[in-house]
Amino acid sequence: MSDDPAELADQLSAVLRHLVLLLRRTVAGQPVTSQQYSVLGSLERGPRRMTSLAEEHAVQLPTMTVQINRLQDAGLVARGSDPGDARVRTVELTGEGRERLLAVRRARNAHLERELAALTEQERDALAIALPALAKLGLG
Amino acid sequence: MSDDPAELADQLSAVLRHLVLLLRRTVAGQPVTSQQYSVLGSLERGPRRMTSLAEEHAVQLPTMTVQINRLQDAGLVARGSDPGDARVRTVELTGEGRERLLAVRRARNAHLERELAALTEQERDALAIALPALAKLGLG
DNA sequence: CAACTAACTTAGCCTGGCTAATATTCCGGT
DNA sequence: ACCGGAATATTAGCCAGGCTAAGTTAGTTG
Repeated sequence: MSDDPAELADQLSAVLRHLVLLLRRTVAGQPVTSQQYSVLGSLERGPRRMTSLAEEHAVQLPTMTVQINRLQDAGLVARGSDPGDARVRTVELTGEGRERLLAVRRARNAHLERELAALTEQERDALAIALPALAKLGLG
Repeated sequence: MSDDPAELADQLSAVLRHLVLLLRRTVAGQPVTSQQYSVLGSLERGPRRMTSLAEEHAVQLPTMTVQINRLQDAGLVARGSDPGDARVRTVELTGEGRERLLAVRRARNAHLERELAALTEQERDALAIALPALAKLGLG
């Protein structure tokens, strides 16, 4: 248990690389991809504009356009217009989209919960304590 | 700070989604991609066979073939043959590949170290303690 | 030696990124 | 009133990186 940032960086980097793989395969075979699920989640509290979605997901606008196109083709979101500014397109969940979001969330959480349940209580505590620090990374 | 696995799952899932984004952009603009760096790292201790690399990186063989092709085109790895079994191809670092690996590792670690240095000592401790638990996730 | 199995590669498809180029629409200054 | 620049999106074309299916070559076994 060293305080050396270099060593910590090494270990953290290895663990995160592994978790990225895990997250990717966790959703394999589910009705929406990881990115699509993530975007649907952004729409849960109401309509959003394209730029806002692109920023939140740290993606260029054209990338978000393509994602939304696919979600729209799948009937999970609908495009609308801003009454005050004809340039902006709004995006919102359809009823089906909301259902799908909840279903996928249930499946994902059930999966993670199973893995967490396999840990000891001490390990879960350690994760809970470290979460805020983990969340802080990358904000600089 | 709840012990409820469901709540922990929710929060952890959100944080990890964010970190995935972070890792992706951290390597943007570097001379090798995240996957290539990862593969180069596997070769650090000597030649490996294709199947072994594919397994370690949780990827199908054809995917690894393509990765190695690119690394070979870039002059970072070289293919060889197993004297005992003509079916297997071995892969090893070239001198340039080893140099590149070390350079990228320095850059990546410097980046993560800067971020870790921005945390408090308590936060770094929390991360260090939670690392083993984090690493355990997804092994089931 | 024929048939099966193992190790790779090739081909073709998908998602998900990016930049550059193209509408549209809005806004500000003359 | 209008012209030019800024803002919002989309389209087109490229690349990385994943997958499956099919093909090739080499060992293994009955």
